Amino acid sequence: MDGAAEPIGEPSPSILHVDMDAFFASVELLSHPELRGKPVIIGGHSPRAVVTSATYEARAFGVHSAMPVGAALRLCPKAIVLEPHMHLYREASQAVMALFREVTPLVEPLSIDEAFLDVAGARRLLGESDVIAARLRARVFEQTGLPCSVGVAPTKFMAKLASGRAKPDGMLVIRPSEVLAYLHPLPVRALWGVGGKTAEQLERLGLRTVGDIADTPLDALVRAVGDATGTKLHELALGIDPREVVPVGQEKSVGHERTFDIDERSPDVLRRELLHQSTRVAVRLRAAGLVGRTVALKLRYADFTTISRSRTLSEPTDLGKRIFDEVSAIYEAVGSRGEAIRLIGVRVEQLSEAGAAVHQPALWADETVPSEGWRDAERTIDRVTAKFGTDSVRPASLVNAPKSGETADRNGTRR
DNA sequence: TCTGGGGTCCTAGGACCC
DNA sequence: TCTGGGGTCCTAGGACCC
Repeated sequence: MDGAAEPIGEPSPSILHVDMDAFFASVELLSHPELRGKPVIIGGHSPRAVVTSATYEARAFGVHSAMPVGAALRLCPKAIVLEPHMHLYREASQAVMALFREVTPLVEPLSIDEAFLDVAGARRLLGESDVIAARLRARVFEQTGLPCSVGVAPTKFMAKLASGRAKPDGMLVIRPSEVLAYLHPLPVRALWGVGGKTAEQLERLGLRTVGDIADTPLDALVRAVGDATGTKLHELALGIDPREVVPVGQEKSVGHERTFDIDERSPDVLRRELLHQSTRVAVRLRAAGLVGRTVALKLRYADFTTISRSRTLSEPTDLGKRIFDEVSAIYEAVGSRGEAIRLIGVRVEQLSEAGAAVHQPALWADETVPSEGWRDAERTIDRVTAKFGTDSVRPASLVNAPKSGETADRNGTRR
């Protein structure tokens, strides 16, 4: 800490949280200027679609993210519904993150549309953090046409809180001396990690505000909500948040899932979906240079009950064939044939960097593990997807694959 | 027009080892 | 010889976030 070096008063807070306003909707408005000022919802037209973003004009009617599109349209019948274009949002995201990195290399993306910046070092060159924040907001808008809000505070949590309060298209600075006065009147839901369930539990203890949490002994909190959550909440409520801004870490898992428009009962369709998802997961793993050791299947039934089953492999993999074999074996073992399935998904966990391990002879000496023929086939998939995008790979591209039980020889043909 | 899709983190129990 | 305790890995479920 170099607070002592500050000329007068308290040190200026050094953490910025930048949050794009109604991000997906704002990106769409760039190509649909005629819709500016109107209620616009991003959400898709399938019967089970939910709202992923909404303009403030739509929010004025009570529309918010995660709400079913149907419900949103009941609140705001005049809303214009646009299908999401994820590739556009990813591009816009990369553009704004690049602008953040012009300020400092200490940029930690939190999701596609928000990031933390630590400007402690940048202050020497660029001025006080509120000046940096104001300039950054202007620059983002100039360069991309997208509005954002910025919170400036001494900790990550307070910076995030501040950006939320600054929305839309604003900024808010919370100085160290102001933290507790700002924090304590807020409802417990304002704390990071407190959702509906935890709020209910806290309510039962008579805890309604962040100040109430700060006044509660730690052991009482831990008894109510568990060790980790209790400790975390107590600290946050006291304005303590030692987490540093860390530029990008290693991903922990890669997965795909799909909710069917109509619950699906056909094992053939479900297996085909698993093949498609396994292929896409593998493509993403290889593109990132990663391998995974645990394969998980997720199923959600018609009544919304959800189960997951996972298996850990003896060796990590980045092959769609291997992932598919494993996940379909899990699917068989669950034995939910003929039951109505609402959602099915594949996830690969325990990721590590792909090294020589994948090519070790021990791997494909074992007949249950894919041969070099498969690796060739999947290299072709990589070339296609690099050119035409991951959606270009349909299950058909692997449908002539040997069924599990059969093995492929080095050319990938059946024996 | 009931409840998406991408994730992270935590808890708890059991297996297994020393 | 009826029974301990610590550590790690694996699995399932659930809360939470954007």
